Amino acid sequence: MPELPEVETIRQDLRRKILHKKITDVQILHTKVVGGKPALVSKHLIGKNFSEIGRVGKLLIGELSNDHAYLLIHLKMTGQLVYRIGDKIFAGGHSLNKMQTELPDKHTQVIITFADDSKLFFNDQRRFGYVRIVRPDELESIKAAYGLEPLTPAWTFEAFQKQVQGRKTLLKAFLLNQSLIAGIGNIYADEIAYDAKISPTRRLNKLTHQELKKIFVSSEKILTKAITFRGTTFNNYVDSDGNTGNFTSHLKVYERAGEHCKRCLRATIKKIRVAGRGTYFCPTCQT
DNA sequence: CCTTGTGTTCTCCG
DNA sequence: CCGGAGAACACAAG
Repeated sequence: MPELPEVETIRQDLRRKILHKKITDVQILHTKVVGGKPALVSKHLIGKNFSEIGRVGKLLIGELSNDHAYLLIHLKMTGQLVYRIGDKIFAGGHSLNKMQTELPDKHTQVIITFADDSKLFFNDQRRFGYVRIVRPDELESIKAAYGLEPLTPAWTFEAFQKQVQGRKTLLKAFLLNQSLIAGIGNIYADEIAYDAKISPTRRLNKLTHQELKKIFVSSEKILTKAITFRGTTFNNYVDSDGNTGNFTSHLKVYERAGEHCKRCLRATIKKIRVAGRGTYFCPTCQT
């Protein structure tokens, strides 16, 4: 499940790898992921290059050179973006890294080829993700629907408080709500609540000022640390090199039901359903 | 049946 | 009767 740290890892890596490289070919193997508009995507990409790669929440935004259009990529649950410079690096009898597979494979949806013959593969096992072209005005309305972006200059406790103000929803639902806070998904919502020592079922209007501050600080801390470790691989997230994330072993509660709490060392981590999602927490530490 | 991210729909309340 | 909030539901595919 690529969330903010995973998408940000991909964004930073891709900036270094494909920025300003001329796109020479686009292959769309399954039209569903491009909303049934393969010709539109190809038309806007071929002959252009990415002049910048941005992100809002979990959404990647490719800015196209000499074109008033953007390429949006959403990975949803099982999407991957893997960049390959070709088979040359594997020449001389070296075998492929075990985490890597030959590409394209049966999950490859789109292949973008650059002038140096390198390729960007958009793979998606479940095909929930998408690739689409939008105009600047469409991009603006899409961006406007997202809430406060963590780790940006706008990310201040005052701005955070404003998002909470007047709300009575559950902490978990708040953290997952992209129109309030951008980029947090099921894994990091649980890790943040655990770090802040607050139950995911608490209502926002019942939180003290101190507790709210803890949630703000923990959000920044967990997301920053997860980016440093290049994200979490639970199901099938890989970075643009095809490597898994290193934050997985640092998870304290997610997918750890039945294990002893790493902090209080007494209780076991429980799994419940909150806001329709599987939710992990320590019933002793988190109140 | 389950999984999560997101978009839609419904209900409630003031 | 309305607007907004929140929750419930729907959908994707394996």
